[in-house]
Amino acid sequence: MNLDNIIDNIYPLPDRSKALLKERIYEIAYPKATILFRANRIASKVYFIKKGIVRAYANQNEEEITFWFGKEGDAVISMKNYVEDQRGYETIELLEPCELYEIQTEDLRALYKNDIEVANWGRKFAEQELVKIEERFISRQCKVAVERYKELMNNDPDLLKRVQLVHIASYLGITPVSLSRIRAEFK
Amino acid sequence: MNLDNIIDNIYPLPDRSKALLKERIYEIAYPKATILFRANRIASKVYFIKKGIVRAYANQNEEEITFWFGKEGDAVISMKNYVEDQRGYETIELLEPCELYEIQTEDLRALYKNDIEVANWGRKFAEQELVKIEERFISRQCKVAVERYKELMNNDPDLLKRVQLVHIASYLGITPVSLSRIRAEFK
DNA sequence: ATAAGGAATTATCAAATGATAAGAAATGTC
DNA sequence: GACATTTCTTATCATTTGATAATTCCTTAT
Repeated sequence: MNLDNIIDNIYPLPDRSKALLKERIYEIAYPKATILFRANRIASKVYFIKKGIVRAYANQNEEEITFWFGKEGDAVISMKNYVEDQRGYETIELLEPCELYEIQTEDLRALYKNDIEVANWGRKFAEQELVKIEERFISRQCKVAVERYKELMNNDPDLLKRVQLVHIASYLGITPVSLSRIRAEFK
Repeated sequence: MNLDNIIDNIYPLPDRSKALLKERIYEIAYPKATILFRANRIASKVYFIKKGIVRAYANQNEEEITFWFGKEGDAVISMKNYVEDQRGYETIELLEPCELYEIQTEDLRALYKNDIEVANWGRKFAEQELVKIEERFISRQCKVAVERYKELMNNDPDLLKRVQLVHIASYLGITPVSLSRIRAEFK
């Protein structure tokens, strides 16, 4: 996923503002299983995924609960870090070797302060992430695991192929055994 | 909850920008049971709660699933509306007679375009809402109903007193009967 | 090609939750 | 204050889900 597309999909920037932003963004590649963010640590970077797939999980009672998958075009970010300079609860792990776009949070903040276009880009960025998580939240709250599995099958069949069943099960809030039972019904 | 506090808690604005914003905000009161937003409708307003308590619910299989409570100081907003001009999935109902601060989405957007301070205020607003919903999401994903009930007891005991058990149960994702059983254990 | 290790499925049983209904408590109304 | 209505609790039973373990399937390395 191309950097210009990622930026423009959030909010189309005039050339000058876009140049300011792109000046601060670097490309970087990491191998599978790299940890991008670690729970309870301060991090100061924001990533966008050019290529690859990642998962975010939280530790709860000795268990890893997966609550998000990111793939091409998605932003990888520890919100508590980014927004409040506080320690995040999530660990983010690469499930495949990944190519990423990286920017320092402080660079982003400096741009927000000085360029109204970038400030509005940052606003749209937060707003879009907000809508995304709200949709996941509603789905989590209103639908049972089977329904959410079907939803995933429709919206992102690719993901089901690229990600291990344990993680999908955790994401759906059920055990891998339960997910297997659900799958067995659709044959 | 005072309007100045609400605004400043999001992001302290210089006087001039703050005046621009406040110029567009009106106070209004509604009786209990008023519907502020209706699912699948376009709305074009944003509210902040001065006094009172509200709930947001989505309709799922003939059932109302409560997924949010708002009280003094909280923003009442249909995100899909506000962000994307799309129909929201939520209905928002006043559980008490409420006093509200109201602003038109289009007025807010005009300010974002023209004032970098207000643009950054809007960014912080979205970011803070994002962190709030992320916390609820993680709690929903990682904790079972009992734990989340305890969490609610600690963080917002007031809410438990002001809101009916059916709604709390729905919010926790269990039946009222189940919630009663949970309550009975803490006596 | 085959062996070894990891991942997914299936089976069995125990535990937790839901549905339904009936009773107790609280709230509102006249 | 007493009745009616709503809300909450308790009880019983059926269903669903989880835990554990055994088996099958798939991937990878040599």
